[in-house]
Amino acid sequence: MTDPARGTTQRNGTTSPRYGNRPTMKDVAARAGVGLKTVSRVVNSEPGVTPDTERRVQEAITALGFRRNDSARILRKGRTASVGLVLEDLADPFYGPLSRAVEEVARDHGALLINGSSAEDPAREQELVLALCARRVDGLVVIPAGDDHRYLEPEISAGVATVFVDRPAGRINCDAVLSDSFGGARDAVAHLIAHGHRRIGFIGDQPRIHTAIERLRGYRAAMSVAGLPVNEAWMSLGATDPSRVLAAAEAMLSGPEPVTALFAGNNRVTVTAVRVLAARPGRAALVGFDDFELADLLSPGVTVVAQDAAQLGRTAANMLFRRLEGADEEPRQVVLPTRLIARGSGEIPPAHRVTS
Amino acid sequence: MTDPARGTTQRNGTTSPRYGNRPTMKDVAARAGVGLKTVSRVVNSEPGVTPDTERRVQEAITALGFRRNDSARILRKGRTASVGLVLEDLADPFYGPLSRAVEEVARDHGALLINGSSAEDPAREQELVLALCARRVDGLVVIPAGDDHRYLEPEISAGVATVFVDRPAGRINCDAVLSDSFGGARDAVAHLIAHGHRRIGFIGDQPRIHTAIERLRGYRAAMSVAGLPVNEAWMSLGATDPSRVLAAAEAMLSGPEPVTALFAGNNRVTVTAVRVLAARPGRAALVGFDDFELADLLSPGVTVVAQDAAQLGRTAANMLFRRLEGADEEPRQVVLPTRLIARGSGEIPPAHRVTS
DNA sequence: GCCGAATTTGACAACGTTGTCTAGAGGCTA
DNA sequence: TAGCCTCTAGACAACGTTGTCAAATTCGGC
Repeated sequence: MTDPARGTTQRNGTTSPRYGNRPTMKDVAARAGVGLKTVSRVVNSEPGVTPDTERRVQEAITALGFRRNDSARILRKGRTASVGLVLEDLADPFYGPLSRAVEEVARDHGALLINGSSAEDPAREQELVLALCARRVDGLVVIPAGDDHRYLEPEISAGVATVFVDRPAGRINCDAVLSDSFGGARDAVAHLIAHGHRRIGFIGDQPRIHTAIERLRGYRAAMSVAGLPVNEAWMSLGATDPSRVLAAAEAMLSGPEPVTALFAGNNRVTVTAVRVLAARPGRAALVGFDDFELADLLSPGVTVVAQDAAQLGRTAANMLFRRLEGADEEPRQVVLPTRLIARGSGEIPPAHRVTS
Repeated sequence: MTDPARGTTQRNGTTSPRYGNRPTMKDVAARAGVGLKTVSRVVNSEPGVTPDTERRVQEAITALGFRRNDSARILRKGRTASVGLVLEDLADPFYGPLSRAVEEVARDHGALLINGSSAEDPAREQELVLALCARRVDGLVVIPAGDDHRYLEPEISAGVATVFVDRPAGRINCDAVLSDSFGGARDAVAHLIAHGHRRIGFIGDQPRIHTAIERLRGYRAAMSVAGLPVNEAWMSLGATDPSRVLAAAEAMLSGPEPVTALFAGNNRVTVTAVRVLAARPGRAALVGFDDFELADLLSPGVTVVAQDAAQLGRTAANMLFRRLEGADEEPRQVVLPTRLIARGSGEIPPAHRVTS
């Protein structure tokens, strides 16, 4: 009924697998009437094989449908030619370009990318990272969810090159590539202040997350520089799911001292904020962290602090491969600048708000 | 200067790598004063080890910082517990959720995901797929760029489970999960016709791509059912970069027989079309294939034919693992329905256009 | 037609793990 | 105490590849 070649019968009676009975170099060698090592030489285009022998081997390879088993090769050579990427959520539009950029650099170095989403859960991050280490990836790019990475110490000192992105490593000294969250946030809030706002709300990510804290610092710094007081009710850090953000925004916009402008701490917050503001009479101003597609086509266009996700990924991957090629410097932190893109939503003056 | 443990000195004088001198089970066994197999048993929580022995082994593992080398394990067991995902571009918002869904299902089955972008290049697709096969991934999820997949035949009959997504395999019989492109396109165009449009333009992807052809077929079917003639100048298939789409849209909107509505063949085309229409006086109607974030907040809201990318990925991954668990059925094609979401841009009547 | 050098070729071990199989140690029954 | 059975433990081979090294072959120059 089924093809006998696909069965699991073994030559030697053991329960070893043979990967669904795929042909090996040994099989190719037998068929071509040459030695095992000669097949290896042909497969790897090593010199020292006569054209005639090479032809016979090639024929046997084609006839049997042989493909080299890279698992065995990896075991023997000790390099996996693969890098691991652990991020928060592949479905988030911020991480798509970042991921793609890492992949491109890896490809340039002949490496494949193994991918995993931590779902912002530190335990899952650790589980993923260690699974990748067990596979002996050559290097790791990590967008951390947790804030304690001491579990990585033995791996790093065993030679797994590691670069953190978007957020620094916790409690270990390690390469990192970050965006200038503090500066970007300060610019965003200064922009709102320049347009006349005095009561400004900040809705950010969970305080466990480094970028959330940095952006909060930037917010406070801008307010402080302008000599403006800050009300605790104007700051809200927490999960960025729509319901939480919606509640936070509503509270700020309708409290006893309602804010006249919002600063949104990341792209998901911004999107929800846009919805909240669109549903309300009398527009409040808005600046968001992270650019997003079509931000310019909304009315008003959404003013944002843009960071270059692809550049973040590219920089990190390049640092990784420099280490893999033997660079033995001290761990570095690279901070990439952000850019304020004014599109209108940040320029709405406070006078426009309705008094309830 | 550097830590001697990280050097490449070998015990036996060969050039073998030892993964940066990481400890192996042999080292653990020596330190714990037990046999190799006993360490293996402890690491894999196999029964038949006394608590005392187990403790000694665990201590040695901790002391040496041992972590099992999965490359060797994979070689021995013949299962890699990893699946490959080849898609067009990880940075495209359509593929993010799809990718994430595949990852989640893989995770439920204890497998990791190896990811690659083909950049819509058939040669690169093949290169990636074969690289994944060489690593002996257990299964493959492929969003094909090419239209001839005979190169996969030896791999599939060697036991690599394979499922195509979004577009069917070319010239081989293989599992596939698709969206109902034909039906969705027909509904979209019927929607425009129902709102009074008679001259409707279609801008789609390259004709090499299956979904582009299907959506064109749906467009033609809807026009035909309504008894409407179709002008060749109203159909444009090609690359979906903004410049090409912009040119095509401008041509259709300003020719001798200008269209009064556009049907955009995928999310990238839709975004560009929104820009073109926003920049023009006298709004033409628009329906797009694929939903996108904030489509409802544009004015007018963009009417779309939505497909569920995550569901596409989930379904494909489930089919894959069913095969891996031994299901030995004929290859199947699953077609998932699409859903028309009316938001306003499709309901603009043709009377609104300006006559030039 | 013979020597030495250069070239081609293959036997063998090793990479780090797991499956099989057998040797002991210990406990139980008669 | 002998005989049997159970349980723990380790020796060994194998997974499919590549590095080393030595054997076999070819070739040029005389």
